Amino acid sequence: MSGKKGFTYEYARPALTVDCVVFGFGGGELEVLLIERGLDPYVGWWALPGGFVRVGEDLGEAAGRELSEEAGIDAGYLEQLGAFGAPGRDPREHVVSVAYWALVRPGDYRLAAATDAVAARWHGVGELPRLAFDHGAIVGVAVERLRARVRHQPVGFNLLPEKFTLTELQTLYEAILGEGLDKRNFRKRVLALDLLTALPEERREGAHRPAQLFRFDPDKYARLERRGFHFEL
Amino acid sequence: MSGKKGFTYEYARPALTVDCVVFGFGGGELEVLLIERGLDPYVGWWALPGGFVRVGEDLGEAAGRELSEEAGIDAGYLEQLGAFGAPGRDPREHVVSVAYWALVRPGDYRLAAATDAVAARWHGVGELPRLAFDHGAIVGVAVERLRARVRHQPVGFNLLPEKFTLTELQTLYEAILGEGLDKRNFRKRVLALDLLTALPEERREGAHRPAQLFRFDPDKYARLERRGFHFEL
DNA sequence: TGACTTAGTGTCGCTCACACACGAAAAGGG
DNA sequence: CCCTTTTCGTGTGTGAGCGACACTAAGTCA
Repeated sequence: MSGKKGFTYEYARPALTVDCVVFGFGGGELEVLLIERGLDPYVGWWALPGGFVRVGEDLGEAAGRELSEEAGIDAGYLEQLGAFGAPGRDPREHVVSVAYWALVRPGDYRLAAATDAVAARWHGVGELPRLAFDHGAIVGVAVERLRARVRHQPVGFNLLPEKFTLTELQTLYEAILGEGLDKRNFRKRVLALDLLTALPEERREGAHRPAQLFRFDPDKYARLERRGFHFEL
Repeated sequence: MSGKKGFTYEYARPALTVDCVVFGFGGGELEVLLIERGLDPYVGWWALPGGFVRVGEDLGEAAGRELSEEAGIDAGYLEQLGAFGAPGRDPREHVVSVAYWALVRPGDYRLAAATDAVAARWHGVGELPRLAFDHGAIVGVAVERLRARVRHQPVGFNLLPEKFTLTELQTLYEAILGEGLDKRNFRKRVLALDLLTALPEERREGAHRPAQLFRFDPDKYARLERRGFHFEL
C-alpha cells in the first residue's frame, strides 16, 4: 500500500466516514446541500459532504468538521441518522459511514467548496441528480426522518430566516410534507402553540395587503418542552 | 503490537463493533439480555452482547452473528439504533459501536453463553447493574426508542408467546410504557385495530373465569400497513 | 377609483379520547 | 353445595379537538 509508516492492526478494519445531509429551504422547495467530488472514486459526481473520521474524534464533531471544510457551513445542530455499512457501498473497500442531518438557513452562509470538493450547491429534493455511493438512499432516509420529525417537533423554524410570515411557514411545511394544508387551520394551530412572537413589523411586498412578521421564541419552546409536550403538525 | 502480519493502513482507523439490546418480557417486567464479560477490559462486568465487525460483513449481519455466538439467540428482526463513538467510551482505544435492538420471546430460546461471554442472563430494565463501557446509555436510548415505537407500531406481539390473552398484552404495554392503562379502553382500541384473531381456546388457570386467547395476525397487519395506517397505542 | 393580489379571520358538525362500574365464570374451601 | 375469591369481559356519556369551508381587509398599480 503506502511506502510510509502506516498504522498496523491485528485484524482488518473497515474504514469509517461521516456524511451530512443538510437541508435548506429556498424558492419554495426543500433543498439538500451537495458537493461535486473532485477525487476518485466518483469524480465529478454529486455526493453528500463528508469524509473520514479521525482517531480520537467524536462522530458528531467529525461531521461538523467535514461540513465546514467541504462546504463552508457551520451547522449548529447535527443529529445522527444512522450507520450505513453495506459491504459494497464503496467500490474501494469496506467503508462504514455514519450519517448526520441538519437544518440550516441557506441565507446564513455563502457556500464555499474546498478540500476534495470542487463545487457545493443546493439541490431541490425533487430533482436530485444520481448521487455517488449510496448517498441517494441516505438522503431518502433523511427526508423520511425530517417528515416524521416535523410533525412532532417545531424544527421548521431552523429553515426560515429569523423573521417570517405565517404564509412562509405554511409554504415550508407544505414543501416538507409534500401536501397542501388548510390555511385557517394551520394558522390556528401554530398560534395556539404559543411559540411565536408577533413583531411590530410587517412585510410589504407586491401589490397586496402586507403580512405580519413573526419570530420563533426559543424560551417559550424550552418552557413547553420541559413539561412534556405535543405538537402534531 | 502483534508480532504477526497484521493489516496496515495509511491513516489510523477507529475500531468498529456492534452491540445488541435485546428485549424480552418475563415476570411482568421488561427485560434486557446481558452477558457477563470473560475478557478484558471490564472482566466480570455485565455488558451488551456484541463484538467486532469483520471486513466485508454487513452491520446487521455482524450484530446477528455476535448475538448468536455470545448468547445463542437468533433474533429474527434487528433494527439499528445508531452509532456510539465518543472517543473515551472504550479504555483501550477509539472504538465506534453501532447498536442494534431486537424483541424476542424469552421462551423461544435457551440462553447459552459462549465465546468471550461467561454467562448470559435476562435483567429487568428497572434493576440493571452497572454496565461496561457506555452500555448503560445505549440501553437507555433503546428503551426510549422502544417506548416511542410501541405507540405507533404493533411491535408488542413479538414479545409475547404466539397465543396470549388481552390482559397479558395489556400488562406488557404497561410494563413498556411504565404507566397503567384503562382496561376497557385498551381492549376496545386493540380490537378495533383488527389485528388479532380470537382462538377457539381459553386459558384456564387459577380460580377465576378463563380468558379468551388471541393470536396476532400478520396478514391483517400487512394489509393495513399498505394503505397508510395509524396506531396510537 | 376600480381591479387585482395576498393576508387574515370564525363556526359548526362530527369523531374520537377518556373516565367510569358491575355482572359473569370458574375454582376452592368449609 | 354454597359461599367466597379472583380475574374476565363489557357500554355509555361527555367534552375536546380536528377538519371542512368563504368572505372581508389592506395594499399596489394602472
